[in-house]
Amino acid sequence: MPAPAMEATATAKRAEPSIDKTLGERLRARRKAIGKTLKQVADDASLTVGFISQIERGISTPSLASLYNVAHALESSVDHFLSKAPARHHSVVSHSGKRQTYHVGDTARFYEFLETGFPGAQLNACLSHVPPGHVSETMSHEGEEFVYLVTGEMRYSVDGVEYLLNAGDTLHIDSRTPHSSANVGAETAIELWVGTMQLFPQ
Amino acid sequence: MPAPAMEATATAKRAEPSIDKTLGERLRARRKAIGKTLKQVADDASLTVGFISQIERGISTPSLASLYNVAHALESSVDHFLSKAPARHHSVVSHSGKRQTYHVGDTARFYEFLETGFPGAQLNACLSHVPPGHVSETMSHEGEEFVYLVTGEMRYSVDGVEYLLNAGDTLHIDSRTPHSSANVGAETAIELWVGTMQLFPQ
DNA sequence: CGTCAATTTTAGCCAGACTAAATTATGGAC
DNA sequence: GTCCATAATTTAGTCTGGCTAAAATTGACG
Repeated sequence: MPAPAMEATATAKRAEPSIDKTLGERLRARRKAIGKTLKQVADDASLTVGFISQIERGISTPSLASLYNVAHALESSVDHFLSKAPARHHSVVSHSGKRQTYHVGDTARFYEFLETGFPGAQLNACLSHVPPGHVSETMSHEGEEFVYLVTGEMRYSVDGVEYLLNAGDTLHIDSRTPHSSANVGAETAIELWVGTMQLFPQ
Repeated sequence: MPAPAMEATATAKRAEPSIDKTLGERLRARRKAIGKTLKQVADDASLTVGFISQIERGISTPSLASLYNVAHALESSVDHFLSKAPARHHSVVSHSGKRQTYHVGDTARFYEFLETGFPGAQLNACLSHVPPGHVSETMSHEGEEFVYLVTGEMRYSVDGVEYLLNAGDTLHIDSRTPHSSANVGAETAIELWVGTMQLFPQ
């Protein structure tokens, strides 16, 4: 079937421009951040000045091997340049009591929103206040998450397995596994959530 | 100078085998995890069965564009397959009071070690107990970190800027910026640390 | 055994990964 | 302003590896 193959090529080509442009911009930003010239990076990566220049301007795409070398020359790692980049308000420090709160769905459960500390951050965090008896829906999505139970008593169901957590306990899961939570205590529970996927898409 | 260029090519070639082998293994593992055949992934990625097979076995290397398509066909993302993969003991839940503790350097400061919840996790966490007056060295390294101050009062210096945190406050920084911390309170402080780089290399 | 689907192997094309060299742009000294 | 050195971009071209189509092999099942 030559027709699908032709279409495949077209698809692959279409994906390239935006990938290259973003990748190139990030590589240049990083190079400038560490104060290296094109020549220095090229020498360290064992590639030519011209090629690095073209990569940065999205004109050429490096192979994976070359990208590894460039990332290393930039004192970084490949995944750092290929991750999704949220761009929004940032605050290094977030003080208790002075945070924006959000109600999503249930009015009794609310979240303290913790802004990311710097552009390009991969971690996102929030403090979740869960009233007694509250049960969440079962979720499954990309990323991973870490939960520290600040106060209260919660039960977490992960891929059918149940875990009971008390204050000071932690939970760390691959978010792709179906998971849900329930406040099984008598008081409002507070959980600190830190994860790798974006919160509040707005 | 043709001699350096020749050497450059040799370097680039040497980097390939190990990259491809690891990448291919991860791609195959993911494909099996979601129960897709080579053909299904190939169709979804608009590539051929033979090529996917060769990628998985480290015989061929995809271009970035093709890798994006494959990752998407695997319902995942590129950086997920290119990140550093620690492999060790795992525990979804970590209970307070039943954790291994570590003393690194200072004997008065110790850490509660929180195991990662699953293989391939990118997040690492620990609880740090910092005695009054304790001052850390200034550090700078790859990754990013999120700190939640559980108890006490700490001052954090980040790239020359100082931040005072009380219980319940948070800090989120790019670990490459020079940073240090000091317990400026009268009691032992406990900080929860969640980061993207590996702890305790052992 | 035969059948069929899944995977691997083989042989080959050609475009893009990357080069060397020329040209242009930039910044600093005078 | 000119001059010079360095940094960056452009150009023209090579060649190899990204990727294909098709054949062969493997594995599962009745």
